[in-house]
Amino acid sequence: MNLSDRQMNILRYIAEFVEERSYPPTIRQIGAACDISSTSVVKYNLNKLETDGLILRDPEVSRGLSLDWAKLDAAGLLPEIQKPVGYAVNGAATRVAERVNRATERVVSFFSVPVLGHIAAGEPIQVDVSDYDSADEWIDLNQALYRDRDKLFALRVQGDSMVDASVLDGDIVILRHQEKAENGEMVAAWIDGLGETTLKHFYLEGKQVRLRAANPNYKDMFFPAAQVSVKGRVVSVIRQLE
Amino acid sequence: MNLSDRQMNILRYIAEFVEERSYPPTIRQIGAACDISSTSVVKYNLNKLETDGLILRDPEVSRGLSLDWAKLDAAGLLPEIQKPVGYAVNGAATRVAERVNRATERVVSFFSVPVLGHIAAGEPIQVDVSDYDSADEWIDLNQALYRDRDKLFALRVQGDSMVDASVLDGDIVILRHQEKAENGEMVAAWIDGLGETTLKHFYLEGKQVRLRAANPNYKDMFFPAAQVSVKGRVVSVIRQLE
DNA sequence: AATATACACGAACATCTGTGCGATGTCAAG
DNA sequence: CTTGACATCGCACAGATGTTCGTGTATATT
Repeated sequence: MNLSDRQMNILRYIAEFVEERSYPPTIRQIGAACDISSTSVVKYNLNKLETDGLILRDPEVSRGLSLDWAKLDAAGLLPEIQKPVGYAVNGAATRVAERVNRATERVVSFFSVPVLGHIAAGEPIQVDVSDYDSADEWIDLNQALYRDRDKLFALRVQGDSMVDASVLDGDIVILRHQEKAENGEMVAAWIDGLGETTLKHFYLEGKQVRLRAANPNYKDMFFPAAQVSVKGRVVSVIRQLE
Repeated sequence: MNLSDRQMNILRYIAEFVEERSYPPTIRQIGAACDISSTSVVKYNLNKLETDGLILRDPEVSRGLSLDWAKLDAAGLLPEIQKPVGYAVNGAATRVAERVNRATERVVSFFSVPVLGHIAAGEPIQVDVSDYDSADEWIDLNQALYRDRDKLFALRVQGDSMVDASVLDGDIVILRHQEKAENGEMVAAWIDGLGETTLKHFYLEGKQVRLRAANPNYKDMFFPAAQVSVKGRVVSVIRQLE
């Protein structure tokens, strides 16, 4: 898939148009905006984009096209075609420019993450990553904020066993499934010696693992590396109080 | 604003159509779906809906209509016209029904909350609620999860002064502006005696205020009621680690 | 030189689509 | 009963809209 400037422009224009008017542009509008005098050329390029899977088209239908955000994201094109303003955020992100009307509501692409269970002291995390279907609770996250979304899952925190990670009863922890951790990353780890799952910053120091709590008032813990098995990396914590 | 069954049906159909195909239906499609034989009747009813502000129309434009979700929400119509499945969540919420395809991405109505500043020990919260325009950072939240959205604002936590509330450096705290608190609510309060803003659970006990930290390992604090001024209620805490 | 391929142009065409208008039916107020 | 507002219907029309087709222009391949 190798997009010409024209095709990029078309994608950008469609995104902008839809954001602004909540319905797609016509072929002629696209042509006018992208300096294409002929409707057939627009169609030609739209066919390309559809073949590449980046857009969806309903043939013979006026304005019958839409962007496939998932594919665009997969192709790494999101930053290219998404407007810097009106960009969206689940947690936090800096909005660059001015905002005309703060009441303006928009629509944002979302994806879902399964809540695979809960996390509590004294229990291993019961994560069967293939067991996505059994989840009966889902968290919707903003697409723009998360990468490697296939590997994400969520756990609900039970009890006060994670206070030293500043994670409270009822909080939702978003994790990315991974078995190895870089130093400094906050991970969910099962500690064999303790019989506990814990959320800590991970540091491999020789054959020892140092686990540092997020709350600086708690002391570091040390375990033989063999006793610590990383279950995933903590990507986000969400606390909803009402 | 008093909607006929027909108009409700039209709204429902448009919502369903847009959700499914990401572009709006034509007048004739609406007619066919809602058992209206004449296009002009559809137009007649669309005019009604537009006058009520529930939809937006671009005259003379094919499929030139869109739903005004904010208005629909304000009119209490969201539950009526929104599909029960595919409803969205920022933080956490139980999804009732089955999910066809977990990779399905949808669009969700969002609203923005200004990040009015930061919260740190030793400083009052510099919240001028009318000062929304000066915010250069915004948090987008899921409409469905928050009520009284006009009064919401966000603060970024600076430093480790809120660890006893299980809130870390860099976290985003979503607050609802209010000056009075019910017992047990978690509030942001300025404590005159300490010269600090703090996040604590609030309890008015006689002429004293007891402030309880979210982390049970911290002791309660007591102040004369006159010294404690509530700035807002904590509605959500969001921590983004990558 | 001949051919193939990718990209672009413009005109013609058949639908699609929103709008306007006159006619009809309903129903409550006068 | 009459009137008028409201809701509906059918239809014709002008403009919009996607598609098709013949053509032209590079660039690479054979």
